Amino acid sequence: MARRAWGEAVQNREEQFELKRQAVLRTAAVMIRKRGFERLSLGDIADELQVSKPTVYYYFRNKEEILREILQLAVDQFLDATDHPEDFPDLPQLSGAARLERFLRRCVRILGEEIGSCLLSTPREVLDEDTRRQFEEKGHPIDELVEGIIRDGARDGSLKPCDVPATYLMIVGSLRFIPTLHFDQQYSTALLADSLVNLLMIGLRTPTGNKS
Amino acid sequence: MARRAWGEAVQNREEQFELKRQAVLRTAAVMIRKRGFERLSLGDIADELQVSKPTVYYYFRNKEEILREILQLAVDQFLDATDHPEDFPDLPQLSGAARLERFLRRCVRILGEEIGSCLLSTPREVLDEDTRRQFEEKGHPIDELVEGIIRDGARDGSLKPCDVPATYLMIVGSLRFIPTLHFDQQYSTALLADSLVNLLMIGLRTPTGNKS
Amino acid sequence: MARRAWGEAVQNREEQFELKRQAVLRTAAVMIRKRGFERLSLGDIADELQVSKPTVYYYFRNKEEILREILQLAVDQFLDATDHPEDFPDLPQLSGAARLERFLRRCVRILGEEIGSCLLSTPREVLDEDTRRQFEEKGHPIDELVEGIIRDGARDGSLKPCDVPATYLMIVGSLRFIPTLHFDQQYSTALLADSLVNLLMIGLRTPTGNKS
Amino acid sequence: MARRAWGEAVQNREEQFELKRQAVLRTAAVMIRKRGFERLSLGDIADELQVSKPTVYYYFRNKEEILREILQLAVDQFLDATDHPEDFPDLPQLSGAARLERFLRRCVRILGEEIGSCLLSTPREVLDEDTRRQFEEKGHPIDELVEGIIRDGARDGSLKPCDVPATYLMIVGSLRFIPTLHFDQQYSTALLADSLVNLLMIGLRTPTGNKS
DNA sequence: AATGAATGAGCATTCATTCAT
DNA sequence: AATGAATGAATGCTCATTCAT
Repeated sequence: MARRAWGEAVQNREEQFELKRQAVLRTAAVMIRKRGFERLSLGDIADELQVSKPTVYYYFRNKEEILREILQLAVDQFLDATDHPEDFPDLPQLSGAARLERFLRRCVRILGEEIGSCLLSTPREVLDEDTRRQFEEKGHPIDELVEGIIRDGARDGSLKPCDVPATYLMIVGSLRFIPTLHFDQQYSTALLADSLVNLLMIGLRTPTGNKS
Repeated sequence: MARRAWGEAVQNREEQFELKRQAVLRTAAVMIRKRGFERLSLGDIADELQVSKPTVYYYFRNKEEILREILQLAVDQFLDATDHPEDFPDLPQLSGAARLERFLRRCVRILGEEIGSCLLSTPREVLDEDTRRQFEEKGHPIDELVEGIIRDGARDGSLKPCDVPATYLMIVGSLRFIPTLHFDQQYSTALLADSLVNLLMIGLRTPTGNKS
Repeated sequence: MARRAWGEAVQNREEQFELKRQAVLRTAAVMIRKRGFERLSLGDIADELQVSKPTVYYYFRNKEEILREILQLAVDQFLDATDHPEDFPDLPQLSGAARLERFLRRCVRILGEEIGSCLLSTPREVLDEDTRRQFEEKGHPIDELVEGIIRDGARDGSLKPCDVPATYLMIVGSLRFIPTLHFDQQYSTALLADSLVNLLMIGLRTPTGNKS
Repeated sequence: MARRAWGEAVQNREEQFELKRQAVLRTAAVMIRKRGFERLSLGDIADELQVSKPTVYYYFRNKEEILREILQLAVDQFLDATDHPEDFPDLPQLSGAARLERFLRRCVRILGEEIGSCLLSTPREVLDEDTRRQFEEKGHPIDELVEGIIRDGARDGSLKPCDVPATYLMIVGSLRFIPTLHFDQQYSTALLADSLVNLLMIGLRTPTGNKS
């Protein structure tokens, strides 16, 4: 590492650049959560940050790039095994059920953060052709991860057999309102995670409820 | 009923008017499903129907009216006890579990129809003040219905106790991709309904899976 | 004259046609007075008459024709020597002053009638090229009449000498709000005519007022 | 004052901004004079200025704002006692007659300027609710000023008694074609002012003319 | 004689984006 | 590094007008 004048006290250009970039992403993420993807306008981001519109363009090529990077950040965080390893799901030694529960808890946690709140909420129709393909060619790593988990769970007997793609999308859907519940209705992520795990892993019906 | 020349073979003006109106609604609903609410443009609807933009305005006062009618149609269909009574959920004599299952099956069925596919996908921010209030003053009848069902189920012992608002939103979320699964991935509504009921009522974990 | 079945009791086709035409013109004139020329919409006329828009087109080629005819009717009435001869101004045997007074009283009277209220209120910019030229080639008969009157008055010593075109337009301008005063503020045409004649013929200043 | 590079020779940004804003207002005012208020289209303004439509929106929030500012500028100029004090009418020490004459001369002068030509020509229906109320709550200061003048003149004996509201509207009307006379027919404002004062203060009829 | 249906042209407005500075 | 200025493209909507019936 090169020594720096003033040590760590003063940010250098690259650091400032990166911080400003992140400020844009954070602001955009908050507005997406609050008003939805299509309602996001570059002008509003600029206003919120108190800079001009072209300034945003200094840091990002276009609106798409902002969206893409937010998604990428969220996905990267999800896939980063060193981030909150206690709910990192991609561990072969765990049963499918255990991994699925980790997936759910990890999602709830990340969806309760600013950038992360966009993790799953993005309608893919929003992205333009190229971006979408980029995400889908890789098969959206999370898709494959979870579908693998469900399959493994069926194989190892910890999960019931089910139609994998359909079940996967139902699970993803059930996460839709987590950001709303957390940010707008003040639910703690802990409570939300427990509720969700109960709902999806154990179901709602009581043994008695079976008969009716 | 007055007899008509040509019997039923030829549509009269009112019928044609109504059919064209419905064609607009259907086209709009399909575009909403495919591209999202905000991406819906009157020009695109007109193009798709191969008419001019003002023609659409001949049948609807404005864009809002189209959205409102689609939503109203979907909600009305849902609430119409005579439509597919076998999955109508608002029957007090049934247990909460049975009613919840009916709710799920009914939603899946309706979300698999053209207009109905918009039943739950509408971000309420899309509607203007008046329309939104109109929907929310009634408390969005479906919200109240389902929250009531969950509460009743807990009371009658057929459903596990749970946080009602959070669970409700998770259930609604889980329906999010039903239209996609049905229309784009060709799932039958029967299969989807079964999968969903299994997932939400019985859960995914096997008894064995518990231990891990 | 051909004898008619049913005598005069029943209107024949031509009479009905003409009556309906006049109803359109009257309705249009009222709306022009109330909302101004440019705000006049064929749809509103049709609504007011409780007929459809194309029906209006059955009686008039286009919007221009309606405007043109209203103006023509008003001008014709003004120029018709048999209509209220007591204020008909185009009588060579009268002094210029007398004729000018008649002009003012006649204008006030006509501007207090439904069709006539449009006599002078029409901004000529409203008419399209052709119509305007048609009106202006003839030099707008009223223009010429009044300018002649003012000139004659100067010659015969009954009116002060003045710049004729400018004075003419100031006089015409002073009539601008007569319809408003009559219809909206309930002034009688008699009072308005007296006020106007006093103002324009005698002026506002008192002999005393001269000194200040 | 800070000194500027290049002195006064080169406009800085704020000056250019303000000049462009005024160019829009001036262009709009000219088009209003020539074609009337309702015919004013933002596209035409843009074309005339050889810029694009959104550019106009860079300088004004919307069409209303343009209209409002034109009116406000004209009214403000009229009410500014330091602007051409020789015809400023609101001076209590003057007789009503003197003040009325000043009012007329001031109007003629202002109506002969580009922006000022809209001073009295505005149909108030053009403005939206808020703007209109803003203008009318203050009672349209000019209305009140002139009505007060006429009343004062009657009281101090310099003006003949008359119906104030009617006379006021006739006076305002008589100003209607001043812009036309000045801009299209090349009348000097001096001549127009004299003609108008003669007409309204002294009247047209000669003493001789009385008898006829 | 009258109308339902349809449309071309136009308008106010917004937004992502670019360019010169 | 940042911004003022500018714009192309699109959007919702209105209106005069036409055509087939």
